Amino acid sequence: MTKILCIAGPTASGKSARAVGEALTRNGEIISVDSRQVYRGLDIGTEKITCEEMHGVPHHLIDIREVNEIYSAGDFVSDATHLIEEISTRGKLPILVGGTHFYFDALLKGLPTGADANPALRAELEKLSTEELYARVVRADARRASEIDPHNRRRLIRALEIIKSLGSVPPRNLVDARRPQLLWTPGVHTEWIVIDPPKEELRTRIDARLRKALERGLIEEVHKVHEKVGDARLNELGLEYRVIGEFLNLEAKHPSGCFASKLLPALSAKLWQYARHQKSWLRKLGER
RNA sequence: GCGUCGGUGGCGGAGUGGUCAAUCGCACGACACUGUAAAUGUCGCGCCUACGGGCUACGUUGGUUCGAAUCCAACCCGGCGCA
Repeated sequence: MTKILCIAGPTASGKSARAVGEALTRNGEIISVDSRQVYRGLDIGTEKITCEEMHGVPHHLIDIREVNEIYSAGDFVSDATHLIEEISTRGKLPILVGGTHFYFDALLKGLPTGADANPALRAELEKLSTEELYARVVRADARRASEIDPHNRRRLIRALEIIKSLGSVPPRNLVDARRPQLLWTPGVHTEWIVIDPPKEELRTRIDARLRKALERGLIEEVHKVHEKVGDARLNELGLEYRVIGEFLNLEAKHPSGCFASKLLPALSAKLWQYARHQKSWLRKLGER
């Protein structure tokens, strides 16, 4: 019987330290569930755990891609699935920790297989108007169209991508008949640790952490990433990378402008939004 | 003190006689999301509401007008220039 431990919680809730603690007492290895820590060079902004903080516990799925490469939920599901199996057969406990709750969902519920990302198709669809994209989804798969927000281009494009390979988007509960949802398989036992601090406490922690990150050279890190990948990709990385990227661009244009005083509040606000988003996922986790 | 520009919602900032509770952005709140998920999208955001509407708002006071955030006057406050 395979056992896994899942640790979920919003940003700055102390997941990483808790995970190391659990790993040390329960003979575990850690699988990071974080869509940004997979990239090399995003260290301070993603609050990546340091070597010392790992206390010798092996950490997987950190620093496995370059920033200009794409890592997706699909990649995560297959990587994590293999790792769980491999760690288990070595007699150790796989511990999944992270804030990318969608990755937990993908692992729990499965994703449609046989519909890999198709960059060429995406680029082509990107040229179409949103109305046209929606019309195409309606034509090809009315059921799926009824679930998607007609304004959400990203979801529409992905739906068309799946339709192109599979003919239609599989209904959610039978997303992948060939690969039963891993965590609902009778042979797999999942234990959850949810860390969900109250609002005031979390806000305080987020701000304290941000100040430290700035002291540790966060702006310099963003600057380096920006030089490497440019504006579009930097925006896509989100949060600190996006906010500081905009700040650096403004500074370059108006060197005299005093944007520095506005930086911390802007960062704090964005991280708080992110944390709220994560908290709402945790609410739903309880309902399952 | 004189001159000048300006004072609009939590903030930034439109509007410059009617259809303005006031474009838009941010913040805030709620929500959706089946391979970019730290992304992407939707809704709400003066007060009250039996959801049809109703009420009080654009520094203050007064005036012009059928009608003013928008025009006029005085005053208060802020920036700048001259003294």
